[in-house]
Amino acid sequence: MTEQTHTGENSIDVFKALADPIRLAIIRYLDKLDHEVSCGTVDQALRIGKTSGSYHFKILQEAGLITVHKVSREKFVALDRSTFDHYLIHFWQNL
Amino acid sequence: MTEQTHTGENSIDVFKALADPIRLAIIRYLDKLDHEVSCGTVDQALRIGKTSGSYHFKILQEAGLITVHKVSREKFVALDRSTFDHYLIHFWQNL
DNA sequence: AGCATAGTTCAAATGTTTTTGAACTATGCT
DNA sequence: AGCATAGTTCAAAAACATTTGAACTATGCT
Repeated sequence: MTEQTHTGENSIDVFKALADPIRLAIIRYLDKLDHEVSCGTVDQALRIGKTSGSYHFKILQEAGLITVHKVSREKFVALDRSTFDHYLIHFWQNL
Repeated sequence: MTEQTHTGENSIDVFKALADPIRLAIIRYLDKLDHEVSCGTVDQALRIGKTSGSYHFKILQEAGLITVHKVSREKFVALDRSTFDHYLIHFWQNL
C-alpha cells in the first residue's frame, strides 16, 4: 500500500498553477530556502503586494503544490514536493 | 558541449500549453501512438474541429512540445520528448 | 479546368485569469 | 480598550485565452 495523498488537485490545476511568472518565482524562492516561510516573508522578498500574494498562494495550495501551516496570525508555506514528483517528474507514468 | 536545441520556448509557454484539457488529450494520443500523425487524424480521433485543432497545434508547437513536418497538404505532428524532459522531468534542475 | 481535401486565418463572442484598492477578520501587544 | 500586524475577501477593471463559422490558401486528383 504505497498510496500518495493527492487530495483534490488534478493535472490541469497543477499546470495552470505553474503557468504564471509570479507563481514560478514563489516556487523558485521556496525551493532555494527549502523550509517553511510565512506568506509575508515571500511577499516582501519578491515584492508582491499582499493581496496578490494571497491570490497566488491560494492557487498554489489548491493545486497541491504547497503545504500550508497556520500559526496564530501567520501562514507558513513550503513546497509539497510529492505533487511536483507526481505531475512533473513522473509525467509520462501519470498522463 | 552537451547543448540542447531549445529554440524560443520558455517554461511559461510550456506550462500554459499543458494547462488545457484538449491539448493534454492531444499529448496523450501522440504518446500512445509514438509516431507522426497528420493533424486531421488527431482532429478526427479526438473529435476536435479543424479550426480548434489548428489553434491548439500552434500553441503546442510554439511551446516546443511537438515537432511539425509538412508533406504536401498534410501537416504531421509528433511529440518532442526533449522539451518534456527539459521542463518536466528535469524541472528542478532547470527551474 | 473543376472539384475535393488539409489546414490556416480572421473576427466576433464568450469565458477565464489577473490586478488593485478598500474594507474586512483575527490575532497579538501594551 | 486601543492600536498594529498578517492575511483574506470583495468587486470592478483590465488583460488574456478559447470557441466558432465563414472565407481563404495550397495541393492533389480526374
